[in-house]
This record gives sequence, structure tokens and C-alpha cells, in this order.
Amino acid sequence: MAFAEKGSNASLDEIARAASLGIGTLYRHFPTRDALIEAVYRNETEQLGEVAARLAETHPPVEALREWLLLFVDYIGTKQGMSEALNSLVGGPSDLYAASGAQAKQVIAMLVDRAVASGEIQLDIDPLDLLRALAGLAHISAGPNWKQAARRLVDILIAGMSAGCRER
Amino acid sequence: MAFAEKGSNASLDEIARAASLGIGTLYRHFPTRDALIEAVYRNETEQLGEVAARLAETHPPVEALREWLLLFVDYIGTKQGMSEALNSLVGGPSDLYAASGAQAKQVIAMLVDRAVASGEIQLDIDPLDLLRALAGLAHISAGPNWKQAARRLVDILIAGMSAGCRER
DNA sequence: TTAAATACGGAGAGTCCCTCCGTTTATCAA
DNA sequence: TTGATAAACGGAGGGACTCTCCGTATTTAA
Repeated sequence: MAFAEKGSNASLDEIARAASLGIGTLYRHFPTRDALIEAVYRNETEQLGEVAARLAETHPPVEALREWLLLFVDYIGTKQGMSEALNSLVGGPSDLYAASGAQAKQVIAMLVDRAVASGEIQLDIDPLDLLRALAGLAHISAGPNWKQAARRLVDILIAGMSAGCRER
Repeated sequence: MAFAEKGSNASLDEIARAASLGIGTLYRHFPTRDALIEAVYRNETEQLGEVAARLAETHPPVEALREWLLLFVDYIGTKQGMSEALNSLVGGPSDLYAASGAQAKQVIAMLVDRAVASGEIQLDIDPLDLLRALAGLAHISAGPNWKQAARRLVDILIAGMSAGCRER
């Protein structure tokens, strides 16, 4: 779809033209720009959920959480230029993307709960905030190596949440 | 300034009117919206720098870093609705806010370097990424308690960077 | 005082968003 | 098959915003 090239800032007129649709038709199917974006990426977010389930089965808790966060970083990578959309996905002020957002919340919560239950991790923030921090990083720093930075941030976050690391 | 009420989305027409300026005059002084925003907040960012210097003198390294990060969270708080601007401030893709951005970079680098030199902290990411993560959090989660979440994130980050916490 | 330089102001062109409604296409009962 | 009803389409147009351009006003300095 046109989003891929133009980012989420592509004008809807443009998108409609690229899809050989009248602008009116586009609006009927996707009343808001966000509805359109969510539709475009629903598959990917679902995959993210499935992978989480698999990771939970095959990896020890913290490992699974870490792996999934790294995947999430890649996932973010596929949305370069669509940062606004991402924001909403992980629970922006508006309740757009409620569906995908809720799913993301559920998935990360599951992984985190497992890790907490194992006693290896101590968490006192909303698990979604982890995703928010990562998404924020991507949103802001679109430099060539943001992804590397994000991966390191994952490690820092994991380490920072590890039991026994919070002396203060 | 009108930003305070309308956020950074206030139309420039509106701003000009509020300031009893012609739109043309506004544009001559501030060629871009970002130039205007930077001008508005230059003072605050400078203060942030001064406080950093003071903290460095009066607190042990890690403590100073932590305090300053918490201040940064508050600073972010004053910019609710101006998230885009903030993004650029901590080094977005475009080189807007080069001045303030460079200053922020210098300040955080100084604090981090001190902490690393003390051996208490081990850092393998760009110090600015810490700010990016925090700013990202604020940008995305405009919920009522984002600030609390951000503060906790500061602790997690500090803990995660602490030497001896990175077993992996 | 007057001419050059500087600063101002706003009309207007371009772009985008989104709605509204006339037109086309599909559905289905007779 | 036909005609009527329903559903989907398409794009003109109003409103909002950004930014430029240039005529006008004000300051500076000779």
C-alpha cells in the first residue's frame, strides 16, 4: 500500500489515487486515517502475538520476554515513518487502535507476568511502558543505528528490572 | 505565548494574531515552526544545563545523573502537547533544534561520563538515547500518570546501567 | 529633509482533510 | 428478464492551514 512508500503522512488523496479509489470510498471504508493504518498492520500485530505464545512455551521467562522485546524492535522498524500510528498502538491518549493495542497489552502482560512469577524480574511499571519507551526511541531517533540502540535499551531494561539489581 | 494554550499544533495564523503580528512578520522572525518553538523554550533548556552543572558539583555521580533525569521528566511535562518539538530536541532525524539539542547532548554526556568514570555505571548506548526513551514515553502515553511511569523508568534505566547488573 | 535600508502585513496560491450528494453497480422479487 | 430498491462509488467543494511574495510603513543615516 502507499503507506509503505510515503509513510503515514501520505495524503489520503494520494493513497486513494494510488489505490484507484475515489476519496469518498476510501473514507467510507476507513473513516479515519488511523482506521486505515490499523487495518494495514493488523496482520503483523497478530503475528507478534502468536510469536509471543510460542516464545513463552519454548523459552524461560526472562529469555522469552527479552526475545519478544527484540522482535518488537524489529516490528517497529517496519513502520518507519508511521510513528504516530505506533504511538497510538501502544496506548496513546486517544483510544484508536483499541483492538491492536489491547492485544499488545495482553501479550506483553503475559510475558512479563511469567517473568515476574519466576521471581527473576521485579516490575513496578505498566508493562506497556516498556513498549512505549522502545517505540519512543524509534519515533524520535530515526538515525541509521536506532535499532541497535533500541536493542541495547532492551538489555538495559531487562537488567534494570532484574531482581537484585534495584539496590536503591 | 499562544503555544502554552494551544500546544504546538496551534496554527501559526492564530499565533500571529495572538501576538498582534502579521503572519509575514512571524515568518520572517521564525522561518519555521520549529525555530519558534526552540526560541520559546531556549531558556528552559538552558536552565536544565545549569542545574546539571550544579548537580554535578553537589552530588555523587550516579545520584546526579538520576536527579537530572528526573528533572528532565518534569521538563518534558511542561511541554505536553509539544511532543513533536521535544522529539527534535533530543535529536530527531532533522537537525532542527540543533542548538538546544547539542546542549542537551553535552549535558547528559557530562553527567553520564562522570558516572561511568566512577565505575558505578556501564554504558554502551548513546546517552541521548536515555532522553529519547523518556521523551518517547511522554510523547506516547499522555495518560494522567505518565510522569510517575517515567520516574520509574528512570530508576529502571539507572539500575540497568549499573555495573554488576548486566550478567548476560 | 530625504533617500536607502529595514521591518511589517496580509492577500493569495498551494495543499490537505473530510463531507455531501449525484451516479453507478449490485441485489432480488415479480 | 425487468424494474425497483439497496449498497457502493467518486469527486466537487468548503474549510483550515502553511508559506511566499510584494506593496506599504517605519527606521536609519547622510
